[in-house]
This record gives sequence, structure tokens and C-alpha cells, in this order.
Amino acid sequence: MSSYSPSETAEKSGFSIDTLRYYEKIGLLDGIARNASGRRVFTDDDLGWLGMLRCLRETGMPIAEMLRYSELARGGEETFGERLELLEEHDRRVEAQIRLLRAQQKKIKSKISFYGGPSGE
Amino acid sequence: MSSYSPSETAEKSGFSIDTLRYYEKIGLLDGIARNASGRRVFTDDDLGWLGMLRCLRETGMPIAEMLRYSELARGGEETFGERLELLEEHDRRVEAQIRLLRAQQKKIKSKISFYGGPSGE
DNA sequence: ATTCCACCTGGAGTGCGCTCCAGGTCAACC
DNA sequence: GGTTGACCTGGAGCGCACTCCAGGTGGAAT
Repeated sequence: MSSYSPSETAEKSGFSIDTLRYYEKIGLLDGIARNASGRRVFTDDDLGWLGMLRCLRETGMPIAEMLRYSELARGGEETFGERLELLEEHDRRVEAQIRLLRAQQKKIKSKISFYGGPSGE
Repeated sequence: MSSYSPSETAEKSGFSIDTLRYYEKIGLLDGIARNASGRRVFTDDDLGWLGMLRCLRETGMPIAEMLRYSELARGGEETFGERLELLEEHDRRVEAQIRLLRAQQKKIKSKISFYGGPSGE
């Protein structure tokens, strides 16, 4: 088994069918195959790419930048350098985001113990 | 010094003046004092509250829930239990968010090393 | 034959969280 | 007395990322 209907793909990728269509429309998904009656047929490769997109989205990358990354990905090995740069930049932002979350979480926890949280009261 | 103009408050709190007005309008900020000519005057207490709001916002709490928290905060000590519950629930979401980020960051880093990232090439 | 269902399209609508705007006020400075 | 600048109000507008809708198609089951 290596080809998937839109609904299977939605389930496996975690994106809704509407989002899959939207992503194809704006160019995040390229060359999605169609069967004889015009329906989308997703491959394992497509699922792999969707996994990458999901990773980028969930770490807060804006669609516009994912689009940039997609364009680079279409450019073949020549764009490895640029893709590397883009991901490293993003990785730094993710790192900063985690740091911020941790710092703010500390404040929340201290507020919790102020209100008499676990092992407080 | 213990009272601040809107622009000072914006600078100190990290929210824009427009956002401060908006927060007051929707009820996240309550009882902000005014001077004789109708301008807002923020106190250290207000700044403290804004710090809490900022913490909640930056950890992804939706405005609607911050509103709920604000209402509870107006309710005095009787609402400590509910506030505690709300913050504990939020803390768990923050924890999950951090975990997700860390997990996705791993994928990004492995992609980076695939592209020939630091100490790779 | 018809009912059903998953899918298709283009385009409109939604929810969130601001952000901007027009038109006005007031205190202060030149 | 005029100008400036920070502030005020109500309300419109915006950017993002979807999400929904109307109307239609094509294959499969009853």
C-alpha cells in the first residue's frame, strides 16, 4: 500500500482535507497525482513531505516561509545551502520560543503555588 | 514614581497602546484610573497585572480564557480554587506545547544535519 | 434507475487578535 | 494665540490560516 485517498491522507497527516486542498492551491504541495476521475492520490513521498510541513507549522513557521522552503525544495540539490540556512534560522527561533515558554511557565507555576497549588497548601 | 502614562506603560508592559486600550475595552483591564483630562494613568499594580496577562498570552492562552481569569480575579479570594484550576490546566498545556516543540525541533535538527549542517559536512 | 458518498471547483466566510483611522480634546510651549 | 504632541473615542480594517459552501461529477451499491 503506497497510495492514499484524501481522507486517508488527512487522517495520517493530521491536516484536514480542506487544508490539504488549500496547501495544494497555494503551492505548498506540488505535483499531487490525480486518478482517472480527477481525484487526488497521495503517495508515501507526499506523506513524508506533509510530515515536514506539519513539523514546520507546529513550530510556528508562517505559511509564507514554508512556501519559500517548498520552492527551494523544488530547486534540487543546488538549494541545499539555502534550505540549511532557512532551517537553522528557524531552529534558533524554536529554541528561543522554548526558552520563553519555560520562563513564563515558571511564573505560572509560582502563581499556582501562590494560589495554594500542589504541595503548597 | 508609581504612575505611568499610556506610552510608558506600553514600553514597560510590551503591549502597544492600542492593545492596552483594546484590553481595557474588552474587560481584561479593570478600573484603570484617569486624570482630570480623561487620560489613562497606570499604576504599579496595573503593570503587575499586565505582566501576568503577558505571561498568559505568550504561553498561548486565548483571550477568552484570560477574560475568564480576569473575572475570577475580580471575585476576590473566593475564586482562588477556580483560578488555581485554570492555571494548572494551562500549565499542562504549556508543558505539552514545550514537549511538542522539542520533538519537532529534533526533526528539524536532523533535517539540518541531512543538509550538511554544523559538524555534518 | 436511483441513491449514496467521497470527492471536485471557485470563491466566500470565519475567528482571532490586534491595528489603524478620522475627528476631537487638552496642556504646554513658542 | 497658534502649534504641537500625546492622548481620547467609536468603529472600520487587516493579516493569517484556514473552513465552509453551493453546485457538480463519477463510481459503487441497492
